[in-house]
Amino acid sequence: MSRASDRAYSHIRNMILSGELQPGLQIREEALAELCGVSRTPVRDALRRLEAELFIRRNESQRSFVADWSLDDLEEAFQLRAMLEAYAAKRAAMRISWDQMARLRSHNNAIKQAIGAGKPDISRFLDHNRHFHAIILEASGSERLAGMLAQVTEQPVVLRTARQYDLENLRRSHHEHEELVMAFDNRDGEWAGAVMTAHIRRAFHAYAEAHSSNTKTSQADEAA
Amino acid sequence: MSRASDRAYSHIRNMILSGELQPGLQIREEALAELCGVSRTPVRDALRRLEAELFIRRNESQRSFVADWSLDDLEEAFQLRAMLEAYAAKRAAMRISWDQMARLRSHNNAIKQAIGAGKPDISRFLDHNRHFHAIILEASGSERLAGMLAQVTEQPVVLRTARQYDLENLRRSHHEHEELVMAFDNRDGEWAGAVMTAHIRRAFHAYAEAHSSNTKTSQADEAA
DNA sequence: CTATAGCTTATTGTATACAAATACCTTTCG
DNA sequence: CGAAAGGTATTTGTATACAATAAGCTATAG
Repeated sequence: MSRASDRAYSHIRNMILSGELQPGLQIREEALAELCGVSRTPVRDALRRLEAELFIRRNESQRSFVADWSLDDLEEAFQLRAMLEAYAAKRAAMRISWDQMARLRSHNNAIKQAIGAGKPDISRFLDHNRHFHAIILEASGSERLAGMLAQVTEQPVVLRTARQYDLENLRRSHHEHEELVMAFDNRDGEWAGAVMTAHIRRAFHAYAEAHSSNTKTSQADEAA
Repeated sequence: MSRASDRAYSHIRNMILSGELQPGLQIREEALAELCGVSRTPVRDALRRLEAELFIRRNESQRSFVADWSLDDLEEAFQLRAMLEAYAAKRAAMRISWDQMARLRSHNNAIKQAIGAGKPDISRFLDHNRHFHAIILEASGSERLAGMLAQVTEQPVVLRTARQYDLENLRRSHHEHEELVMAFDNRDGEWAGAVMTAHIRRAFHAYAEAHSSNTKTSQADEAA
């Protein structure tokens, strides 16, 4: 992470995630280059990656804009994520190692602690949650699958989702993780896949509900 | 397609598809730049794209190599493709327009002609087949899905698959396409999805069988 | 007042020179 | 003879200047 293009990548990504660069905003390579303290060359590199990850969109004349997702887009992303992650769980059930199982349990324990002691520690929850899912992906042993999932999980909105969870939803997450571990213990891919599908679908509806009052969709001034 | 980076992209892609650049071969930016008649800058751009599409892999020290797929990799790609394309078909069944239906029928008619008159015209088959699937993808109305599918369908081996088909398999393809059209006519997403899954799985097994005896790979000179 | 043609400015694309990193080869020491 | 250290060559990364393209503005004609 020391190459200039990597620094530019993280920097821009963080600015998008933090809302510093708002959805729909046009971004110019030179401006970003100054913000990141590098030249345009590594910035262009970073933009290409962020474009592939759908953080950024380009119009027909190659101008770049911060991506802007509608609720429909979001549901679609969750749907794809559910499908892919269920498939990963199914594969993982047949391949997961003892070591990976141990790490899975350990992260889910940490999750339990994060939501158990008084006020839930969301950052900690998110962190261990991310690891939990990463291990399943690792156990599925498919690089392609990993790459695709990154496309639908690393979206700004998706990353913000868990912050919307109430305590009840956090507990459910924990329990679903426990059930996943059970399914893996039994090497039952169908079970694991089904639990995972439910897990992701619930996450989407938790998000949608938290936003039912706040339905406002942002403006897309960009030409298709 | 007139920008230098686009030309470099097509050129390199074609060289990989044709076998001119063999799997596992290390490729150097400057050499490619000379081959394409452009500077390294657009070549680097093209390499990034080809890397995202898994045509090219990079080792830990950023050297690039032509990707090399095992049979397991290939089956995994087909599995993912079956899942994603079935999902696309399911969505398409609910959204496809009259115009898109007409184009679907027209392409499938062309396919019929390509395999009907004496010696099958494989290039023509491939061309209309590609359009047929593209229309379904278009009708599914999901850009994300389209991007993901490109990752698993545009692989060198996948693109070569149809060349392995015997006449029997080409006919089956045509009939499966007919059944897809029927499913769309009835707006039956489950039906469409199931037919599509079978369609892709059969394609994989046709490929695998053709290679059980004859492991030699043929070259496809198909343009982007 | 509107629309359009032409000019001006803003933005991205490309080439090239140089810097940094890494692989490879050679030499030397155990 | 083998291994490790050093230096050299190869390859990729970055900065910068310039070219090409697209957007925006202004003036002019209808």
